[in-house]
Amino acid sequence: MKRRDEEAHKAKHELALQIGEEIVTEMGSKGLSVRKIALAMGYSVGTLYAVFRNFDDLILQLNGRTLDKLYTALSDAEQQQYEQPHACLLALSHAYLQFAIEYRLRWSMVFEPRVTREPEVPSWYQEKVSRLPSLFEKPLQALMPTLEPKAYAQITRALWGNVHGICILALTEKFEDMNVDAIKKMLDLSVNAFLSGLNSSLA
Amino acid sequence: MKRRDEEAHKAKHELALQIGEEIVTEMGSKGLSVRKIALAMGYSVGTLYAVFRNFDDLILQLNGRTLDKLYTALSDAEQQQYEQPHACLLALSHAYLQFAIEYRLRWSMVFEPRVTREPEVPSWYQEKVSRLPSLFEKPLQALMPTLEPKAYAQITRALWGNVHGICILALTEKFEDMNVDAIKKMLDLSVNAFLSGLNSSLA
DNA sequence: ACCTGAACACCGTTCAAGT
DNA sequence: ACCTGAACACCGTTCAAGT
Repeated sequence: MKRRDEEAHKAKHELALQIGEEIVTEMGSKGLSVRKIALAMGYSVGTLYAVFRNFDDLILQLNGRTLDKLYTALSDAEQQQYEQPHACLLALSHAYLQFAIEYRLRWSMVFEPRVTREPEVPSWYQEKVSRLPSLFEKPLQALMPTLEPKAYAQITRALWGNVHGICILALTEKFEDMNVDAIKKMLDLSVNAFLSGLNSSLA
Repeated sequence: MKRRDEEAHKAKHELALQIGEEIVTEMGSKGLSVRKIALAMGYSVGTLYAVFRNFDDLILQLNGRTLDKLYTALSDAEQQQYEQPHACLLALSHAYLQFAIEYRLRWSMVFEPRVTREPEVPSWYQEKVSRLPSLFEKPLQALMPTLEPKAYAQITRALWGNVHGICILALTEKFEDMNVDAIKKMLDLSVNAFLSGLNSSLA
């Protein structure tokens, strides 16, 4: 029952995820397969089931890493503008779009609908998701200090939704004739209007 | 080369799409397969390749029908509120969310990332997509009549992005502890803030 | 303890062969 | 003209058998 070599197991786990990321980056979630990863690692199929419970688990772990990477990218953006709350929120939005473009297929996989056997998302995963909107919360509080505490969570998520929606429609080519510059302008328009609208209706 | 019975061909096409819709509704895009549809129709696999060019074509046609249905739902909502532009935009947003909830898996399939062999979306399909934001355009013009013509397209898409983003984050369970009512409130907050923010920054 | 690889039940796609 | 169904190259998942 017990594992003999914990190090080796971790190394396999890491390698599998790295190869998985490469496959998703090149061919999207549809191109991903347990067999391909096993082959690239030099193991047989069965071995991967000692590393992942099943395919859904593998996808969840890959998505977890993408969420970590996204969180880091957003954190970096936030810290560069932490003194000016409005600029900070714009910087967060830009970083979100930037990440979606740069890691398009990995980012998309995170937001594909889940139709798995387990109805519940594991808590370690939900935690990685919830960290994202919470990054918007601090600058929002600085910008509008007089709101009720529970209002921030709602506004923060609404703002995340705005940013996310524009990114996903842009990346799935639902807008006609759109280059990166036009998307950025739309994003700014949206975030600026949202923030100024909040001020005028809540202040 | 020519088809002998155009009627029969159309009937097969229609039946295949109907069965496809049922499968997607129950099991999502991952549960969809050419073989399942063929079996349910009482034909062999090969026959479906006389009806669809390939699997991507089948998905595109299913998505086309979902987009038509969504367009109809939004049109109905618009016509019930066509006299009050602001209420109309809210009604459109509600209808969008309502549709996303009611036809969750079909709606999701439309916005999954495309990784197909054809790099281009066919024009009949792009047309069905573009009709969606254009529904928001009329009430927006009524609400803010003094803008430059090309500004409406941008604002309309940004608004669509806002609504869409909240819907997709809610449906993929990216918000914690969210019921339909809380989502509706968030949607209203977002749309109201956006519209009032536009007024104050452009008027 | 760890890994293999055959086995099973599925896929999309093609195409010679039947009617 | 239309349809079949075997064939091919893939899937996820399991598990007896080897080391």
